[in-house]
Amino acid sequence: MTERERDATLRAFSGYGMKRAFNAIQADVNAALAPFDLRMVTFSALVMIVDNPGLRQSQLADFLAIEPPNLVLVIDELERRGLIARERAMDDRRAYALLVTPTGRRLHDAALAAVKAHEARMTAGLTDDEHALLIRALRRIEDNGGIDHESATLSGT
Amino acid sequence: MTERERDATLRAFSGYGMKRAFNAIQADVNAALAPFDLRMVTFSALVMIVDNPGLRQSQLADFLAIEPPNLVLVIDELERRGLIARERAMDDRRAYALLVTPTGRRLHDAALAAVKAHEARMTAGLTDDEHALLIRALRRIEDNGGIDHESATLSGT
DNA sequence: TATTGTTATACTCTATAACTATA
DNA sequence: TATAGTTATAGAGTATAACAATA
Repeated sequence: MTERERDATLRAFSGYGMKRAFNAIQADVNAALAPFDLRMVTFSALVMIVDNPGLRQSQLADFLAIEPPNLVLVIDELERRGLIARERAMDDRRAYALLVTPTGRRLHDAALAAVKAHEARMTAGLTDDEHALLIRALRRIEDNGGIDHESATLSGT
Repeated sequence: MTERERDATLRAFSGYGMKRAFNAIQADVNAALAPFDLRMVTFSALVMIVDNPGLRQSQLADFLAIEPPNLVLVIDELERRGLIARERAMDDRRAYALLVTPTGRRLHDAALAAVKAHEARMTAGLTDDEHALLIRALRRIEDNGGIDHESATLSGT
């Protein structure tokens, strides 16, 4: 008969497998982004700015789920390298509208292709349907977080 | 028509969804483990020791994918609380055999039940088949990591 | 000479409090 | 008074180098 894996109990929990899978993903994507001098967070910010011209830092911090003080350093780095520009918003002079530069867009296009290749590497062996289900399952878990299930049940009566 | 999500590009990458899902899981499991004064890593170590009596610290470090110096503090904490014991291995007096105490086993049983409830909460809305596929997909991604695909292809010719 | 566990330490990521300039 | 962005800082989590005891 087949031997039980020594971590079989923990393997039943999605958090255990997710931590290990995420470690593998992070190592691979950071290697894929190294030629562009990008990390996961700087890449994510660059993609969000390309897809949403004029985005505010506070909105970006919300989307990437990082604290505003930590985002400042990320934006500083992208701006210093001439990949994005901070432009004062016309309607609210406290805020910045974030915009990609031509240089930033070229780096974005190349890095996005590299990350797509990374995604294909990491999900090799999964069918398209299985990949789609994985993405949906992760989203479901994210949405299930932060819910007070007990009071939800009680108020739902 | 439906509006495109602002992070639609990033949502296509499993790493993006996984980071967000894992953040939700970590927050929920830490809340579930707080009554037992356990964290994710101390819980995982306790489960591994219960399931594998006599496990060595070096083996546990390999399984949990944490560096030996960092594991020392985890084991110190569990031992100080009387949940596990370090016993010198008879065949190798450099090594410790890790064993759970009766107190540790009782805490393990209660915490394991709490984490099972946490898993059910976080994966609510997924069918059993979808949950099983999620676990398998995460394992596949973990296994796809750390492989030099180019040389694998070349040596495979 | 190599390995187990340990100490010390550094580096990254993340979180919070307090400040500025605008609103 | 509240908000956008910033500064400074503290706390986790994670990584490496070097050591003592044993193999």
